[in-house]
Amino acid sequence: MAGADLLSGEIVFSPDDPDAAGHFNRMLREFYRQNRRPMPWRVNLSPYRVLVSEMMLQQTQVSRVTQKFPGFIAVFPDFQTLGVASLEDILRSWQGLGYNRRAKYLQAIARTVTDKWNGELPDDPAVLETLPGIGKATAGSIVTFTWNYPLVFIETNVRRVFLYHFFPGKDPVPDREIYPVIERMLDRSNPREWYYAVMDYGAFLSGRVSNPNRRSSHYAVQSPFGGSDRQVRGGIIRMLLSHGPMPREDLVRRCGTDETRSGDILSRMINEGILKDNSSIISFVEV
DNA sequence: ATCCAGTCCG
DNA sequence: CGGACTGGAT
Repeated sequence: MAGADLLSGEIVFSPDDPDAAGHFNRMLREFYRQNRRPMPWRVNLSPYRVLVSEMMLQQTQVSRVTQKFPGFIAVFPDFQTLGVASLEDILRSWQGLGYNRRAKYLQAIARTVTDKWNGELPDDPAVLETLPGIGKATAGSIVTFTWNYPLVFIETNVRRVFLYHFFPGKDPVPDREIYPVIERMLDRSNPREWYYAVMDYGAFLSGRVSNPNRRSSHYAVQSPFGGSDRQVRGGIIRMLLSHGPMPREDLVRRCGTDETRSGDILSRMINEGILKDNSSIISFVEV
């Protein structure tokens, strides 16, 4: 079934229909056969590569991660290398992905894996969730994609597909109602490929139908980027990466916003452990 | 304007 | 629970 055929009319599946799983998965398989998206982290599967890709993919488009992932892996090929790298070097390779805290988390995770777990990433999602920057969705993704275990997790593409086909018109829908439906539909013979397919289909749906995720209980509109604290933070990171350590005064003045505000933002970044202040010289944290 | 393989903090 | 966190493509 070509992608366009899927949109000729909204196909509604009833979660209670005993044949729903068969029908849904037949449709999904046919879509996937013709529309699968090749991605660097779907080949050469290793716990490290999957972890890095999943951290990068949080709130970040596939197209952007596709551009950054190979270079990052080339510079930091394994847990060991990433663990001993400086945050500055990691952020340099991270630039353009945004949400810099994730890079900090990733470094902390690499250190835990090498220092405490003998270089092995656990295959237990509950253990993974104790790591910084890893919640339910990322833990489920990592374990399913690395080890092909049949876990149930929800991220934006999965949510979109299930809202579209199983909860048409219902508003709002909490994830708690979606989990059992996924549980019933999940192809336990190959969960990895099944999630690949659902996610590719969800991405395909994006933009072609009015976003079903707006009917999720967990949907929130985000504030505009222009003029936001996030934009100022991005500027600070960029400035420090190009100039090296800078006096606090200079940095705050060159943020392009009033100095009280930029000072507050800077303090927050220091609190988060991204930057440090040594007698009013601002730089990235070390070791 | 909208939204992207979410998580954390208060 | 609400809000913060990135930056770019469309």
